[in-house]
Amino acid sequence: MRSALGRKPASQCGALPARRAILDEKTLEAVPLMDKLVSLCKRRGFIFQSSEIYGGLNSCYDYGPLGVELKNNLKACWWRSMTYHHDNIEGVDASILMHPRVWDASGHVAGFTDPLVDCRKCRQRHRPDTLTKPVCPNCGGSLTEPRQFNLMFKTFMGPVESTAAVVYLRPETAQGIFVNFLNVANSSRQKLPFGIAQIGKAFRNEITPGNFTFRTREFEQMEMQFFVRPDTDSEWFERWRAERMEWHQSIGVRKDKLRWHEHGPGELAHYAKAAFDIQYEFPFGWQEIEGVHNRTDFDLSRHQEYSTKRLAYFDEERKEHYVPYVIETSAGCDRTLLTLLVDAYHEEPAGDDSRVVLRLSPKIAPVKAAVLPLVRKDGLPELGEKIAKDLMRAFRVQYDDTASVGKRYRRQDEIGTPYCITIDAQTLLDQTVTVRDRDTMQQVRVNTSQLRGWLDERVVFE
RNA sequence: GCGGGAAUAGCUCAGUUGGUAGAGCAUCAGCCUUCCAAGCUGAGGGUCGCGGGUUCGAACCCCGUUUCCCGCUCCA
Repeated sequence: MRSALGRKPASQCGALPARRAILDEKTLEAVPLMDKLVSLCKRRGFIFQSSEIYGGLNSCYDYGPLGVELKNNLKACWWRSMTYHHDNIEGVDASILMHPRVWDASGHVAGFTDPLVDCRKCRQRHRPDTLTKPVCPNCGGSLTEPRQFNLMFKTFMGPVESTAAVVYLRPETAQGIFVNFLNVANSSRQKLPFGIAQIGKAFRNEITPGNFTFRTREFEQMEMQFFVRPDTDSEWFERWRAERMEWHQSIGVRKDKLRWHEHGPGELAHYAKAAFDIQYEFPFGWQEIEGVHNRTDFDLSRHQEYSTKRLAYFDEERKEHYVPYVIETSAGCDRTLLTLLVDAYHEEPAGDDSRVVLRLSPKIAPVKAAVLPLVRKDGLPELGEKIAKDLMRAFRVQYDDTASVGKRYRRQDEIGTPYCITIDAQTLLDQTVTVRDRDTMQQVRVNTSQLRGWLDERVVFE
């Protein structure tokens, strides 16, 4: 993709500056952080624009070799924190295509579809149901016929389009959990309160996508819906708020870049009693990365009404039926990944030069360690390859014996590899290697027999 | 959708009045190198986003289109 540089930094106009000058700290700040990040993502294989060889497709992105590794680690970390660390949370993976009535019940067909009119004169767009006169409230010009804008992607189930049923790509993963509430409750032997977790794609025809992968039309959510007794909803709401904020910090996001945003009365969704967003301070402002919402019994009640199946839960202790309340924690997977990259990106002076380092949490980092023979002789490469091969069975590891060791350190810094293992002459004598820390650049000697355990303690999340 | 800007090698960018495309970095091969982007030699890599037009001739001028960025509008 052609990035971002609509505004060309003054330092890069005219004659090409010397390499030192490009890396001068002042000059580095002249290029916006997001531009540098987009460039790094493409250069190193984190994120590419979709269908780039055909000119690209608006708002769609592909994760490359390092991006998918990072994303898998992120998802695994979330999944474990939900379904392994809580014995009252179960997982599901629901289909993207669902019965069309689901979206009637959820309110998406009614609420996600807006008729809009355009002013022929000033081009402003309005909702006709909010207008008192059939003219443009801005300039008095005439308006076009109302057109339907549906934010749900529509497709056809069945090979012959004219006779096929219209179905939607789900605009949120939550409904796949609600429609399976009874199935999970009955099959898992869980009792209230309990939760259902899911990671999956959702699709929204956003009017204005943008800011790299922040707002896209196809995106992945990490959602957990926690079902509780109605009069305990506020208590669980606060518990989940606290836990979710802690989780973001636990994967390495700086505390002072995170904050809560409470939805005011005008912002609240039709289903929500209370809603708080976790926001991160991106270069383009504070933006939502996760929502913690009290959805009340809205969704289950609506599905009960539309499906005519009884979705009430029988509370054995109280000997009564009720429709549970739902506390939702809904995180954007792509947004959280972007948060990790933005938050991890650092430039700092190093020697006479400067280095770019991604300070990703070791447990999230795409590559856990790099094995680097100090020089290409005396059998060091052979020894290094053997060590790398052993570690590869447990971790994502790279082996590199090209160029100077300093250059190889910088390569690994830029992709966030937390540890670099160097094989040197001493390794031949006493079977120890040096392990260099990405952030401090300090080295310690570790016996090769203990290497796997040493890394295991540091890069594997529980 | 509207308005403004941009698009040339993997990345960052040069490219004079219109005359068949360059640099640095990156990558690869070789030499050198015993701890933080040293150096030397060489190589690969571009229908100048895409389509059309003007012209003897277009990276350059014109039109359309796609994508990205900024600002509106929108975001249950």
